[in-house]
Amino acid sequence: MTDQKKLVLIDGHSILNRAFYGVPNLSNTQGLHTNAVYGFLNIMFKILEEEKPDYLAVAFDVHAPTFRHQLYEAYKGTRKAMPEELREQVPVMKDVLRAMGIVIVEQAGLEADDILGTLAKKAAAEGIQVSLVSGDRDLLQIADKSVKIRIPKTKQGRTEIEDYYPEDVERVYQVTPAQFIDLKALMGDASDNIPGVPKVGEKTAAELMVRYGSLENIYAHVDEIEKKSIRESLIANRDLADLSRTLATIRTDCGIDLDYEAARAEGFFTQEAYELFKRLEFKNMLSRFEADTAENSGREAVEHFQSCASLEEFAARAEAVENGGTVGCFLAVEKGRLFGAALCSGKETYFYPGTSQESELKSVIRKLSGRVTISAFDIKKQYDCLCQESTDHYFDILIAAYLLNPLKSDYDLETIAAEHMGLMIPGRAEILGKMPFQEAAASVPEKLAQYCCYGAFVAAMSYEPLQRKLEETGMDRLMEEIEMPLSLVLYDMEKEGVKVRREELKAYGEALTGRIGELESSIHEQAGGEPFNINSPKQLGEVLFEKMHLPGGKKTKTGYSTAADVLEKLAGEYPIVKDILEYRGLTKLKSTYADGLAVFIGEDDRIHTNFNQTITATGRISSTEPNLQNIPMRMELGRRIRKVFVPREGCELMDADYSQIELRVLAHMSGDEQLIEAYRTDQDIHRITASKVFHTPFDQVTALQRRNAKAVNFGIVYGISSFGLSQDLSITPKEAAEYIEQYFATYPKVKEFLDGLVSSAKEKGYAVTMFGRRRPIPELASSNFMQRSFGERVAMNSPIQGTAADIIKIAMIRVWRALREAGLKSKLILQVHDELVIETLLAEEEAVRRILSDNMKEAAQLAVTLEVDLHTGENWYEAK
DNA sequence: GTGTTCACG
DNA sequence: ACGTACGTGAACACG
Repeated sequence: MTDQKKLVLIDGHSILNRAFYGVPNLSNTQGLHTNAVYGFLNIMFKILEEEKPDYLAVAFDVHAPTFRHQLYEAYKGTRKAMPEELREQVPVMKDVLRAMGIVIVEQAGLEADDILGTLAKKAAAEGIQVSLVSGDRDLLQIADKSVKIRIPKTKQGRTEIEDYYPEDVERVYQVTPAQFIDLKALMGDASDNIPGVPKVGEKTAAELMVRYGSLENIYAHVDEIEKKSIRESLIANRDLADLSRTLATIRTDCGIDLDYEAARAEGFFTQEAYELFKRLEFKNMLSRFEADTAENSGREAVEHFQSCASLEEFAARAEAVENGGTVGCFLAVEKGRLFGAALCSGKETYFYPGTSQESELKSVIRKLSGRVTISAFDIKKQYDCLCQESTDHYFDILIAAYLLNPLKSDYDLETIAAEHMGLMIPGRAEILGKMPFQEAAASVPEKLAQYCCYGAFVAAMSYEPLQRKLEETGMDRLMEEIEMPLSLVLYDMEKEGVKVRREELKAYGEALTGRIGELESSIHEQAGGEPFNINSPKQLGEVLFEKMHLPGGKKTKTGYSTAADVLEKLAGEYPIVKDILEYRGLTKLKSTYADGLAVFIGEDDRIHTNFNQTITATGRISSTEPNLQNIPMRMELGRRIRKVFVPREGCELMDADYSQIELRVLAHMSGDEQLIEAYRTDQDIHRITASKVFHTPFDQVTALQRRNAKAVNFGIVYGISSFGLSQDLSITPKEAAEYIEQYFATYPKVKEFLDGLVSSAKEKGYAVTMFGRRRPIPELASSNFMQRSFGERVAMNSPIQGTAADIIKIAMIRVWRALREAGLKSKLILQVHDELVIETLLAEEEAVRRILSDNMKEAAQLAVTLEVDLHTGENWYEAK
């Protein structure tokens, strides 16, 4: 064992640049881009963990042009500009490093490469092991037996690091690190602004170097080079080669020194860095600070939580909360059972286990309702134990966090605590691991108590900041009047479920199996007899496009596209493709629907889906386990699955859906008289649009014209682009652009409105619905055309889709309340974005029809009426 | 875990 | 020059 010291040197700009392009689309709630800083830190932490170095320093270029820049600019004029999103992160990155006490080395007139080269050579000379981290292969010339070059690659979110010692450089490039300079000079490097010799690429450069060993020697023997074009280019560009060599050479004699004492790799997790990480919202990095920060004031209230010895004690504490106050409440509900309850008044947090006296515990909690405001996390899971009279004094911090930023994928307790309270707490995974509540209650009750208390504490303490932020963003009424009441409606719908005929579903699946088998053999036979997995896009692509040489080359990154739209073009000519499409359709029905749904049928013969209120970016509801919002409809065979969804005994299904709610919302929000008038006549909107757009009398509109008009109507709602429309209609983008132009000429205010949505969203950073729901659109600030265009389409679509979502949510709440207030037993059971399903008692049919239809139509007062199509039936197929 | 495909609105 | 329509969730293959 030696006590050889280790030094890690990081090429600041290069790694930041790598991280910027490797980490997509990350910004904090203030709209500051953070992806590069985040990616940099990830790479740095990974290396620190791997190497555990004694010293660490990061080198940056300074803005002043250096000698080599000037050389280059003389050659080509100007350097490539850094995107604004990256530029703004450079000072942030430096702040983070400073806050972590990491030495930044930079000096006017020196490039980072030269600093790194110099420091690495010096350290190596002093017997220090050096790891030089850069995204730039230029540094490979510095590689040495004690200088390892490390090049990180971000692949699909994971960071892999390639390490280069001299022998690795030789293996990969067939040249020594010293020869690497000449290699670079020959082949050039676009990313590093080294021109190289024209016509000499990676291959030629390597060959020449292997043969002659150096640039100088190549020119000494330039006449021997067989390839005429290469020989002439070399001769003609001798100056360029020399310039490139100068550009490619990293200096190792800059006379710059590293202060090793300051560069000690320790004490990174300072208070200051913690604050900065919080501001940047690097939540999963905050855990690194845990041991180091004793901050977190106010934690005592939860860390000294009390497990009550008796239910009486728990009840007494609950009763002591004064009227009109707020309590945080966390109920460990699982499979309809309560395993523990924690309450937090702000001053104290207390817990009582639920297993022994579950119902008594519930009644203690219920007594709080109406008397105090109950703040909870994911209240829908807790309604079992709460009074369901009204949601007026309930506040769900999960929903609030979602409204404030609907783009995030999860909103766990610890994230809300970090983001809205500036508090670090351990999460469920840390306290309970993967243990269910039931198991925790039995085996580690103190940990369950701890977790519940954290939950109650966060619910209590985040209430005020969340409520304040909702008021500041004008979403407090959306929260109180729509989302909170809706959470109770969704709870009730989930609890009710929908009845499914198990046997019929099974029979349906078995009917599919026979035909699937036939198709499978047929396809394999047509493909030459070799069996292969038709469901593997990879294998299928190889069989169709390589083995059978069907036309229609590559499309996806991983290989051939075998998507339906590609195959459909071939189906007419190749019977195998037709069979594949049928096979795909049938296996989809079988696995996702026939078999997939069966596992969710409960002992009550009903499916209880999960309606999620905090998933979508636009405000829609989503459905999972199983998804009942994508049951087949468009094709007859798939549609038949709906026959297994039935009402309970003595009931029928009543289904009502809005007629073109999004286009009606568009008509209202844009105020376009033509579009509004079109809806006043209450006729086929696509036909009217076709008539107006194509200047054709209403009753002479052709089927094609109507189809095109319909596609444009859809396109408008999605945030129209000529490219997208052309794809949909299989026409040229030019033709599509003409349709769009005609459409806007017909409905001029629609264009004004959509343009206004984009400019407003660009200015504000978010899109907003009629009811004040916001969706941030960070992509609008992107300098990348693709991302920005996406942002523009989102800016057009979100207010329309979101307003429609708001409206049906209002309808759901009103329908649900009206049923309850009328004392009816019929129940709302499903929502499919523009459609509601009620399991209706036969005796209540007329009353329910009235309630459903009226409340849906009157959910919002728009410039056009909201129309509803309503049907009843003995199953969902018939009712729709 | 990610990518592809396809079901719905 | 870029290369997509908007919003979801589930199954499957594959590394």
